[in-house]
This record gives sequence, structure tokens and C-alpha cells, in this order.
Amino acid sequence: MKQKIQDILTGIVEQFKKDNLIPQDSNVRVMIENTKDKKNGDYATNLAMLLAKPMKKKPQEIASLIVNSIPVSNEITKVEIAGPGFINFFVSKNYLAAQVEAILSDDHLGVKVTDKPETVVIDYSSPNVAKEMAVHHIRSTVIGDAVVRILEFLGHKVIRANHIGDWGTQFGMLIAYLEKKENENASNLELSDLEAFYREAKKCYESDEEFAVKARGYVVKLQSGDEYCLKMWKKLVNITMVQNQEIYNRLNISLTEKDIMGESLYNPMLKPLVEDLVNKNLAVKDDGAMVVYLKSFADKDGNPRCVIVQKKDGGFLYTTTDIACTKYRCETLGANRIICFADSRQHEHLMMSWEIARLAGYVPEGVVLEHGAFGMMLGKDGKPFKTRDGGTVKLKDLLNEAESRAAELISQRNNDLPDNLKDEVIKTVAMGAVKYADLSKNRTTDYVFDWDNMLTFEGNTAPYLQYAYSRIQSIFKKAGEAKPGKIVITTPEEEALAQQFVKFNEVVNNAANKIAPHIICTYVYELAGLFMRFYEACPINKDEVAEDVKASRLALCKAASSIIKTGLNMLGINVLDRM
RNA sequence: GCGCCCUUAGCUCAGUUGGAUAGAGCAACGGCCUUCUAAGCCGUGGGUCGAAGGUUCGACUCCUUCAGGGCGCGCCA
Repeated sequence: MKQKIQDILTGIVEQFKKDNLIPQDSNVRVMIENTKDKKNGDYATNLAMLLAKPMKKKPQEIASLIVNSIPVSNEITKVEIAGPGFINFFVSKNYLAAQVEAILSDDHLGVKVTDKPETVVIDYSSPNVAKEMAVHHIRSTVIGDAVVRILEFLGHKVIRANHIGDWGTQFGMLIAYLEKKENENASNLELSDLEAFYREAKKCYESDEEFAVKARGYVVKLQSGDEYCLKMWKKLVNITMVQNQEIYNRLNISLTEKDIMGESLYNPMLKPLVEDLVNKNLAVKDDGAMVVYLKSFADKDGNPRCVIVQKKDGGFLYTTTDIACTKYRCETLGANRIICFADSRQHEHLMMSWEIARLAGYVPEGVVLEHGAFGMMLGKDGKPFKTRDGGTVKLKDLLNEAESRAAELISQRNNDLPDNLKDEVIKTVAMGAVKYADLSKNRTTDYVFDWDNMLTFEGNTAPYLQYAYSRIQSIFKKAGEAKPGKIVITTPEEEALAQQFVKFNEVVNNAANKIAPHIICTYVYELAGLFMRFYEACPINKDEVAEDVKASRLALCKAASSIIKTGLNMLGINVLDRM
């Protein structure tokens, strides 16, 4: 409908140009908005106000000119001029009902699959080897996975890239410590607590000189491809990722072993890459190190920013790895768009790495590189959660707590849930709540980690949405043989609900373009709220309800449940038939 | 010192490419279960959108300055 109004108005603007009412070269953007207050119709445009200047007329005059040019149709029942010159459009209820019926008969619920599919690399989760995932990892993991699902739903080819921290000088220390543990007892069960493992390794490194010497030796050997060190390294990677996969499975994250593309993947590219940068006169030697000067990052005095790509001792840095990684994703994976989900501290670093990759010609024209940045997780003291020195909350513990709180809530509720379903309900509600707590915010600001905050089940939460869904299933159960039928909109609650359905396509596209899953959260939450009001006001399975009204309302229920389910699934959250 | 990001109700957050009276949830208070699941619905109170200028018919939104907070800055990742 929005598109139709847009087409009509664009046509009118063209006509104005032909009639020389406005200059030919004026670039007028016709904008249609969804009105907040239904007194102002269903859609509105500010076109008349935009044209006031070029046409040198009062907005109201222009508005009436426009209104007179709008052809009559049985879709738009009324067009009004209001306020300073807004034009308000009122859509007929019959047409609205027809749109909802079209959504119901579409397996994509009115969301159009893109006609320009892109290959999108999404870099997310990125845990570190030999460390357990901590609560702050949830942001990248959960938001990244939702964006993966949204883009796939729209028909894009998505390549998941789990850019794990599997390389660096700390591996000498870790290998040496793994060796020590294996010598001490045959089994490597000790690794079940990775957090302690890392801490202990570090302690040995700092206090035991003999150990430290060995560790430094192992770094060199590992980097030169020593078989024993590689085997030990691989063992550390595997142990870590098996544990992380359990978390992914619990959280319904679509990452698998196949998606692991760690830092080590790019190692063979680093040396030739720096040589290439030198050949292209981008990298120069400076105080023994190889650096790139970036004019585009100059300070206000014009001094270019210096970025080191190779150390004095010949070693490479993570900027080098990220340039190589970008090159790989463009050249080998054929990416049209790359989205990195990492916290905001990485912003400058990413921008500089990408700038170098572009200057070196590794990024084809038109390829979009985006940083899906988010703020850091802070402790109650306002200081960031440290990962290096322990003291963080493990993600596993958060998930366990979520489940125990969900179990407690269910035990208090007066429902007749059979025991075999209870466990599923607990898990689905708990994981939904945890994920939604992160997904529903788009803030790039830091936020304070708080148990109660992440584990609520009321208001704008996943359980509320799951509850709305299961209520609808309950209606269908009770309706028995009665089936959804022709939609006839009569009450304000029905109309408000139907209008929300029609927005689904726009919302999903908006969320995809802005890399903002919270837009879908807000939408589904509003939809669930509108359904709840409809549910209170419009009886369905009651004796006094006529058959045709019942069929119509069941159709509205069907649309609501389908969109809630699809919307939540796009966020990586499951629904429940009962709860 | 240089640079990036942020500031909306007591708390957590929304607020479409600038639009009509800035919205939810939590917390507080008051109603609603013999009626399709009360994880719900309805109502009340709560705001100098960090501050000041500027652009505009119109600014939470765009520009400038300032204050406050966070983060980053040549050999860690």
C-alpha cells in the first residue's frame, strides 16, 4: 500500500515538472510514513511542505493541488489535508483485510526475497582458545546469529565466520602447561575448567623461569610448523571448541565446526601480504618495523596515522591478520558485504585495517565493510569485565541460572503442564529470555551486567512473546473443527492488529539494512501487545460469536501466530505450543 | 596531547532517511481471573531528550561549541 501511494505521488511530482511548476532538476524525495495517531489516517506524506519552496506557494495550496490529482480508488477511502500541510491517507478496511489474506497465503508472510542476492560474510562470536566463553561473548554471538538468520530469510548467501582467537604468543605458554599437566596425570580431564587452566598457565609462566624459557621456545617452534607443537595446539583448539559448541547448541546458535575460521587460517598469507604492501609503496620501513602511514586518519595538524604491519623482529600483528582476513573474504569467499560483530573498542583498528586493504586493492569496488559495534559489558562497579585475569561470569553459569529461574517460575504457576514438556518449556523460555535481553537493545553504549536484568520474564521479553504465541495455539485447539476464513475487520483492535501485519516486510528489510535485530524485537513485541488487546476485546470461541466472525478472527490469529513464530525464529528464539 | 563512541522518566531501553501531543517495560499506586493460559489486560503518577547556540515551516534526530562518561592511540590481541 505504501508503495502504491508512493507511485501515485511520484507520478504527480513528474506531472508538476512537466507543467513547469517546479524546476526539472529538483530532486524531490517522496516520503510516506506510517502515522502514529490514527486520527491522521493510516499513511501520511509531507510532500506539500517539501514543495513549498520550489513552487513558491503555500503548502496547503500545494496539498489541495495534489489531493485533486489523486485518482479515486476503492483502496483509499479518504485523503485529507491536515496541520501545516500534511496529506493523510485513509485505507479501506476491505483492502486491509485483503492484504492480510495475501500475507496468510504467502509462505514468506509478505516478506519479499531480494532480487539482488549478495554473498555476506558475517564474523561473529569469536571466542578465544583455552578460555571459556564469558557473559560478554553473548553479544557478538547472539546478535551475529540473528543477523545471519535475517539475511538468509531475505535470500542472501551468508557465510558464517567464527574468527576464533587461536594464535598468538600465549600459545607457547599454553602448550607448555598442557604438556606439564599431561606429564602429571595421564588424562586431560583437568581441562574441563579452561578458565583455571589459563590462569594456572599464566602463573607458571610468571613464576617459573624454566617454564617460561620452554614456553617461549614453543612459540617459535609452533610458528615454524613444528609437528609436536602443532599437535598440542590443535588439541587445545579442539577441547575449547567442543565446549563452545555445547554452548552454541544450548543457545540455538547456528554455528558449527565448519564455520571456524580462526586467526591461524591467515598465517600463510602474512609474509607475502607485507611484501605486496611494500611493492605497492604502501608499507615503508620505520625504525626497523614495517609501517603504513594513513593520511585519511591524520590528526588535525595533518600528521598521518602510523600503523605497524610487521614488527622489528619480523613478527606480525593482528592488524596484519585482519588485512589478510579481509583479502581472503573478498578474493576467496567472494564477499559483497562483510559484517564484523565486535565491541566498539575495535572500531578504529578495524577502520584502519580496512582502509589499508582498500588501498592495496584487496577490496573490490562496491564491497561494503561494516562494523557491527556494541558497547562493553561492565561490572556493577562500572569497570569493564576482564577476561584475562579471571573474575568474569561464565556464560555457562548465566544459562544455568536462567534455567533455574525459569524452573522456579513454572513450579509456582498453576498450570497442567505434563512433566515431559516441562523441561523443554524451561529451556526454551530461559534461553529465549537471555537472548532477547541482548537482542532487544541496539545500544552501542556500555551496559552493566545484572542478573535480574537479563533474566526477567515479564514485559518486553521473549517469554511474553512466547506466551502470546502459545495462547494462540490454545485458541486453535479450542476451536476444534472451526477453521480460519474470510477476514472482515470491524473492531479497532482487529484493525490495529491487521495494520501491524502489513508492516512485516518493511520491518525485516529495515532490520537487515541497519544490522539491527532489535527492530524486529520491537515490532514483534508491539504485535504481541496488539494481539493481547485483541484477545481481551474480541471473543472467538464463545457461543455468542457468529461463525463468520469466528472464522475471520481465527484468520487474524493465524497471521499473528505465523508472524510471531517467524519473527522469533529469525532472532534464533523458539516458540512453544504450550507453556 | 590526539582520535573514536556515548548522554532520552527513579532503573533498563524504544523513538523509522528531520514531522503532528517524546513512547514501552521494570519499580510505585488503583482496578480486572465461575469467562479462549493473570508470564496477561485497563488506569494513575513520573521528562529542561546532558547544556547553550545555529539551520528549518518544523529538531530527541542535522551543524558548531561546551560539560560529563567510556574507549583507543608504532612493535599485545
